[in-house]
Amino acid sequence: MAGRPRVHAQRRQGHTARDEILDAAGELFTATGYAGTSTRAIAEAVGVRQASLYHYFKTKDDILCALLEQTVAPTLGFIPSLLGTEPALTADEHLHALAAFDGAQLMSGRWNLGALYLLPELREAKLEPFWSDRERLRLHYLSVSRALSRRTGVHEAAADLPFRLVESLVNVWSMPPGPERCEMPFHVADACMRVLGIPDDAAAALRSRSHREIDRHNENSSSDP
Amino acid sequence: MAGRPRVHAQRRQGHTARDEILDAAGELFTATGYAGTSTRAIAEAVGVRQASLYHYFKTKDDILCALLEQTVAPTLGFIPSLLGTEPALTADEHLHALAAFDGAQLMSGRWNLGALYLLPELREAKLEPFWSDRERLRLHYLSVSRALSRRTGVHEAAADLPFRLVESLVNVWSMPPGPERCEMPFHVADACMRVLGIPDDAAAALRSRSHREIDRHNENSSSDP
DNA sequence: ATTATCTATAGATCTATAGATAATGC
DNA sequence: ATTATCTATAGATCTATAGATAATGC
Repeated sequence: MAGRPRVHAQRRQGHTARDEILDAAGELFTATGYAGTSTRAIAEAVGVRQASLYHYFKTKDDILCALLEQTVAPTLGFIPSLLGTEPALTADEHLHALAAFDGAQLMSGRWNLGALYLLPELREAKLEPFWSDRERLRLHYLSVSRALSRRTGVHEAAADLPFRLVESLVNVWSMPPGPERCEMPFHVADACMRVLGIPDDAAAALRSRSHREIDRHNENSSSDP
Repeated sequence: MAGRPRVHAQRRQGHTARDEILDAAGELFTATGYAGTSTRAIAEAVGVRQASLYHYFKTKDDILCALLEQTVAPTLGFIPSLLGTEPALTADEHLHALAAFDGAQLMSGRWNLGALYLLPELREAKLEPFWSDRERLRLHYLSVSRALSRRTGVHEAAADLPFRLVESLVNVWSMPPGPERCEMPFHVADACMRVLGIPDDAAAALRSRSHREIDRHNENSSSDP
C-alpha cells in the first residue's frame, strides 16, 4: 500500500490498481483490438502514467493474458465443487451445471472478454498460462461429454460441441440487457444436452439441480476469511 | 508499365501490382488484424520495398478500404442486371438472386474478407467510400425485403435480417472446402425468403431462376473488351 | 524501509515523403 | 518522357527500463 500519489484521482472500477488496469484494458481491447490499443492508452484510461503499468505487469502480453485468465479461472474453480458432492453427480448433471456456470460467467463481466478469443492477434501472442488453462477446461468438457455420448449412442464427434456452444455466447452480448439475455446460458446448457442425444424434457429437468450447485459454490467461495 | 525492376521476382497472385498488394494485404489482415499488420509486412509478402506500396495507395487505410470495396462492388454491379430483365423480376425472385449472388461472392475469394467487418479497428479507420457503398447495398436489401414483408404480413423488423443472414456466411469459412460449402449461399438465400414469411417450397423453387440470372450477369460482364 | 507512483529516455518500430534510378516507349 | 520501382530518412509513435520521489509503516 501507499506509495507516491497518482497524478489523477481514481476513475476506474476495481479494488486494487491491478484490477483498475484490467478493467481499462478490457474495455479498450474489446473496443479497438490488442495491437490497436497502446499501453499509453490503457494508462490514460486508468489515470496513471504509462510506465506505472509495468509495476503490475511485465509486458503488454501479460495484461492480455491476465484478462483472458479471468474468463477460465472461475470455471476451473467450479470443477472441484462439482466433483465433491455427496452423493456424486451423474454425468448429465455435471455437464449441465458446468455449462450453465461457465456460460453465466462469460456473460457476467463488464466487457465481452470472450470476444477476445476472436482477435486474430491472439494466435501470435505469448499467452501461457492462459492457453494451458483453457486446454484443461476443454479436456474436462470433452471427457464428461464423451461419457454421455457413449451412453446415448450419438456420434462421438458431438463430444466437441458443448465447449463450442458455450463459447458461442460471445455473440449474445449484442442482445439488449434483460431477463431474456440472462436466460441464454441456461438455454445453451440445455442445448449441450440435446446435442449429446439427451431429450429436451430430460435436459430441462436438470436446471434446478444446476442452479443449486451454482448457488452452493458461490456461497462457499464468497465466504473466504 | 515498365519502371525500375523489382528487387524480388513476383510471388503473388494478381495481374497488376495493385492486385498483388491487395492479395498480400488480404492474407495478412485476415490473419493478424489491421493494426497487427505493418506496411513493411505487406511489402515483404509482395516482394517489394515498403515505400513502393505508396505508388498505388495513399495510406494504409486506403489499402483496407480497397479490400473491403471488393466485397461489395461486385454485388452493387449485379443490381442493374436484376433491374434490367424483361419482363421485370418479382420481388421474391429479385431478393433470392441478390442474396445468392452476394453470398457466393463472399465465399469465392482467396481470403475471408468478410471477416474484416468484425475487426474492432474497423470502427476507427477512415474508410470512405466503403461505408457509403455498403450502406447503399444494405438499403437495397431493405427496400426489396420490405416489399416482401408487407406482402406476407410478417413483422417489418424482419426486413433487416436478409442482409445480416448473408453476412453471417463469414463464419462458414471454417467449413472444409467441398460441395456442401458451395451450397451454403443458396441455403442462405432460401433462408432469407423464409425469414420474410415465404414458405420453404416456394423459396426452393426460386433457385433455378437465381442461377440463370447469375450466369447471365457473369457472361455479360466477363465479355468486356 | 517499503512501496507505488513518477519523470526521463533508449531503442525499436511504423507510416509516409523526397528524391534517385533503371526500365520501356516514343 | 514516363513509369515503377528503389534508397534514405524524417518524425511520430510504441514498449520497456532506469532511477528519482513522495507517500505510509515500523
